[in-house]
Amino acid sequence: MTLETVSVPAHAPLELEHFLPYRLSILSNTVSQSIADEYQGRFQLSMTEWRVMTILARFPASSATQVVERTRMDKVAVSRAVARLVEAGRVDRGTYDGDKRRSVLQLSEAGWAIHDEVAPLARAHERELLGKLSEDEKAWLEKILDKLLG
Amino acid sequence: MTLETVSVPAHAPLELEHFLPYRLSILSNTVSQSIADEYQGRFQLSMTEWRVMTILARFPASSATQVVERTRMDKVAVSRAVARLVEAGRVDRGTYDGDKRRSVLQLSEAGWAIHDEVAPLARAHERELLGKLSEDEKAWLEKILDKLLG
DNA sequence: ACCTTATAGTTTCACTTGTAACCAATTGCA
DNA sequence: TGCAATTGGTTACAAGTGAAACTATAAGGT
Repeated sequence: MTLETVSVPAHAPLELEHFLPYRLSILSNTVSQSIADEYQGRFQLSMTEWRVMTILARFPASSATQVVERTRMDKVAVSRAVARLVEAGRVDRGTYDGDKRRSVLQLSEAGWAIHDEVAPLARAHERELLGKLSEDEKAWLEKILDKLLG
Repeated sequence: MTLETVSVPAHAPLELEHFLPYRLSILSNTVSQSIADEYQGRFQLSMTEWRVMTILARFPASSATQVVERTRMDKVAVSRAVARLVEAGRVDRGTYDGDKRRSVLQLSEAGWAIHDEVAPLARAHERELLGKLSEDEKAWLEKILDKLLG
């Protein structure tokens, strides 16, 4: 063994394509974007707005803060999304009796109409994605996500 | 059955917390952000820049286009990340002989130094995440991601 | 009651991002 | 050879984003 062969520490480059956080990021972006592409053009609806709408569909009369908690989105992002939705007549904003700071948000008639068109479309995308997996794999994925999101 | 109980189509709200695209998005953002938080403050390094660096570590002398292909990132994003990296003296940019449009990108000494600090840190995060899973689950996750990304 | 602190939500500002237009070098082919 | 189409990469502009400051209301303690 010669002296030169020793002592140069090898760099150990990350293999992005096998790096879990990276793969998750690619997958997530691809999936969310492909859904968003459908409703953005058709309904002038951003992903943030859509997420707010899904929360208001499930939990009607939520306050903005509750939407933030349930979407894990930024407070400012929610505020702006709500403003645009109200502006567009898709969400009605009221004030909570007993705390005038608090808003009471509801999907309007028009909001529900859009919701009822977009929701099946989103579900179809999910089904398509899950269609790539066997029953076993779907079950494992469920369990794995539960643990990771724990 | 009375007339009223018929014909009002129930809204079927998406349950975000069981909706795969949404869960992937939360997981991915949480994970990537927690890694990024560490190197952003410490090295003034954005996630895009870090991704470019990992590619240049694995495939030295790549062109910008090759980086784009390998990261699946946007062409403009890469261009800007590279510009900042060059500016900061972390990447050396040369020109390809035989096609003067094409760049030849390499980590500089300083770039390697940062790489060698950040890479283990990123790996540690990945290990921590995977630590939540059993051996079985890890194996399934691998396979599932292969299929979904395939 | 008074004053401090906390909470709901919005606005501002600086920065990032994506789309489209762009420039320059290269290729294809009439 | 000459000129349209392609490719590598950057720039410009508009839209989106987050951190911090701000307004208004409410709660808590003295």
